[in-house]
Amino acid sequence: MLDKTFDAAAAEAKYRDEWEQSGAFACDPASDREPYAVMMPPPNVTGTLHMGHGLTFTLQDVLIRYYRMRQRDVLHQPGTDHAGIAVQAIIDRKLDAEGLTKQDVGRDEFLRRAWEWREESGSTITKQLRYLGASPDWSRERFTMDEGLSQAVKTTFVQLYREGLIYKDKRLVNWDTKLKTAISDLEVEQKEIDGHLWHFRYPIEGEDGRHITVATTRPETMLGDTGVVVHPEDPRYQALIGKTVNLPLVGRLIPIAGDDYADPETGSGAVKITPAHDFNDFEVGKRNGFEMINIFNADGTLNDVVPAAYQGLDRFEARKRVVADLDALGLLEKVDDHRHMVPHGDRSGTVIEPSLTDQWYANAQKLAEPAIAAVEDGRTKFVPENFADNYFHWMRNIQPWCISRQLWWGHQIPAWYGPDGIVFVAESVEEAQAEADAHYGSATELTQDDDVLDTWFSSALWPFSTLGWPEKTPELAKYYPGNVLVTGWDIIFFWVARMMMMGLHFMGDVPFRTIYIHTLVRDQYGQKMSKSKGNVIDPLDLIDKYGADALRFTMTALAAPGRDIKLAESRVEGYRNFTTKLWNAVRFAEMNAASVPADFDPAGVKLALNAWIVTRVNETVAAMDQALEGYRYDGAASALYQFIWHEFCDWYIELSKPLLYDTVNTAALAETRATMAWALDRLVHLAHPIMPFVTEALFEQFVANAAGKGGQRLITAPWPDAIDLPAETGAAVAEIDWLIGTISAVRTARAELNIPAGAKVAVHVSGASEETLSRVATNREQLLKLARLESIEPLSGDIPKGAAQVVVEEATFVIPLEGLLDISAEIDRLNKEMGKQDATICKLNGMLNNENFVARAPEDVIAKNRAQLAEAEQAKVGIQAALDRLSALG
RNA sequence: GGGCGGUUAGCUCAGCGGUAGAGCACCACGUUGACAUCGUGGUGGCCACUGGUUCGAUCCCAGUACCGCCCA
Repeated sequence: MLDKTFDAAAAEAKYRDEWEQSGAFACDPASDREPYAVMMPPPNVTGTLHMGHGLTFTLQDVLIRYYRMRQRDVLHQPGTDHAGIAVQAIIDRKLDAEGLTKQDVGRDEFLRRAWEWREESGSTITKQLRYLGASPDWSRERFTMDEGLSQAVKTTFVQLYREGLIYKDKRLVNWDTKLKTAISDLEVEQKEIDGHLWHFRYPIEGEDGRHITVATTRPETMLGDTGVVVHPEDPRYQALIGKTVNLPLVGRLIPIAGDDYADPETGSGAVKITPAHDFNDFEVGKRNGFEMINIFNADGTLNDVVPAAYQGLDRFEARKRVVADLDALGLLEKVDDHRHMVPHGDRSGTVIEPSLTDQWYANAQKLAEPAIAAVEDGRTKFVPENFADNYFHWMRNIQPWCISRQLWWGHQIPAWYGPDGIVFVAESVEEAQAEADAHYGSATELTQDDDVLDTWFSSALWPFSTLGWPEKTPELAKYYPGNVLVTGWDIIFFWVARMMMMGLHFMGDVPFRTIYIHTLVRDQYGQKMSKSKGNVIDPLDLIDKYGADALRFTMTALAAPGRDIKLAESRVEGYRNFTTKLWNAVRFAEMNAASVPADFDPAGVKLALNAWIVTRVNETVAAMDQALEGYRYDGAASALYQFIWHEFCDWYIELSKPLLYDTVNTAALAETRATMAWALDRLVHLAHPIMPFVTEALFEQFVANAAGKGGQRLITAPWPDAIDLPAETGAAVAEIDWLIGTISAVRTARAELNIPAGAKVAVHVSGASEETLSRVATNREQLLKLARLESIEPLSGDIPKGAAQVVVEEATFVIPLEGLLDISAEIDRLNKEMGKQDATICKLNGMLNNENFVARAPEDVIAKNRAQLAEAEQAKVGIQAALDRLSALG
């Protein structure tokens, strides 16, 4: 006997191990089944499960489990990325705690410690994914710094270098002074800051007392100024073009040039130019041939090209000093408050310093061309489609991708330098050495480039590097391209775009056919979850409290395309209740000995109720298939919820009770036990992709045996197919729809007339057709039980006075109340009914009397409206008759 | 400033040409032989606004207002 409620924690612990150990998660490259492949976006190895993971991995696992049940050869490829900056920061902190720096211990020891950390702590997130019920092929778990994936990085780097698509260049990069590395544009966050606009007077050389006023938000950069520009047509300054400024504090003579970049409307109209420390100034400087002077060290302190008084100062300290010193010289004209955007490192949070350094770049523009074309011609489709526009917009305006990082943890760049700085790029030091020796004509010592590659470089190879590339493996042949990538819009550029580029370049085909983009999980008020706001909901807490199935159902139900998900805990609670409901439905079946005989044919059931539920199962299968094939997770969840709760539990179980409790009519009893067990078997199959734990537990503890499938596991069981039903089923469905409508109508009348819930009333049927009388007879027990009736008989004689009258189609159900009837309440109730019918009739008449409507609307719409009108008019006649009888009474 | 999206019941959201839907919340009644993590019934909407297309618009088109997000 099933327990009274579902013990989620116990089932989760049991099945997540049993499934994995049974091999259910594993793909089978040798099978001839059609593959279904999904590459898991590798979580950061330092990560812990947050709600975004909860969403994305639930959605992936729903698809994975669905297609696994459809008997596809499923590969959900798991793994983690090495998170260069994050791991480096962790090891740095640990060293710091020991009073050491990485320079003290050296690169080898640093890497040893990083690997040690990864062995000890790197599996936190993958353990947590198991708690969520994710079912990837863990036996194929990969890490971006595995040997194989590292080889893939070397191979791609060398090939791209030889093709001229990777090159070294000196450009401005976003320099993180805290992490002391370059970062990509995407890792920079623009934040609006309340700052100031300082106006400085720069003396004109050789013209005593004349000066030009420039405005800046960053005074300290003036130490690196190498020019001033004004708009060429600005009458205030035209005469100054070609003259020279004597840069205060520094004493450098710098030119004044005319350039459109200066906006006469902004500030003073004259702009100081620091080409080595500002992206705009860099372009202006290049156009005007200004010098590029780097004034910062890697940590953001001033270097030794600035006057001695400022050397070694931190950039913010330097700002104060420069302002004070200029003020002291009488060169500070004014200071305005100024709100402006300041770039910050998304990892370090520190202000980014644009800096002129040597870095490696990938020619993203060239790589993007085939990636744009692949989405244009539909080889890869975005769902929802409009995300393709974001993708195009970004790809068409793509900048060179800075791929080098000044870190130790990561893939060290496979480039070696000779003593004269000549670079040899090769997959191994031996190969590079051979090239170098040939070049120099003698054995020459080489040093490898210190830098490593951006973590996203290796992640970009994930769809094929995880399958064994550059080897030509069977996995690669079978699972590339993948069917779908499921991910959030926030990494379309970081990752999706780059996988598209690399996949097309190295594999000659897109990495996946469909990109399903989901949104972000926010709190119930629509606020982004953040530690500082204190509104973070931990998915593991929710799993503890409500079970993984409830969390998964919530994520699935809320995953409507294109909308952010606002998560309220009450939703999770509601879906926990749903798992309990399902549990108890099976428990009811068990108590009533539901069981499918070997020769049971669901298409051959005799009782209308059983034919009805078979039909509804069929329809639910179709609804689920349609929803899941179209990535309408919300549709799949609501079809399931509606069916299980409001059809199977509310009606099928309730209507089945008289049949199950009647031990005389053994044929009906047997058929109902069989159909109930059959339907529950279908139903746990349908629910499994979304709610794997409760369904597997129910299957093992009751349903499998009841359905003659003992010993099988649901996770790998075949997904239900729709079955062909005979034509008579339509009549059975109409009968049960009528039965439900009649019971509901009586219940409504009872409630509105305040007939006590416990009171059983006698009912007489008046004006009923033969069909209705027959339906009443067939379903007598159901009507008595669910409408709480004492009896139901055809009316003999006149309708008694003081009776409530419930009109259903042509028939009136009369409830004699012998003076207990609140006549005015009954009149109100009937008038309300009448009002509804009148409104319908009025609206339908309006349409049907409109010549244009009748002439132009489709036939089926007209026919439907006519039928509805006839129905409403019939009901109105019944209601009017009932009202007449009551007013005769009054 | 450029681009994208949204505005439907108190809240969160489906619907996207043919009489307005769900879940939650709320109100009333109720322990009826699965379930109080429950049952029954009910209240609640000029589908943001203004025009247009159409026999018919929450749905399509144009504009307005407000709210998000991304990029400068």
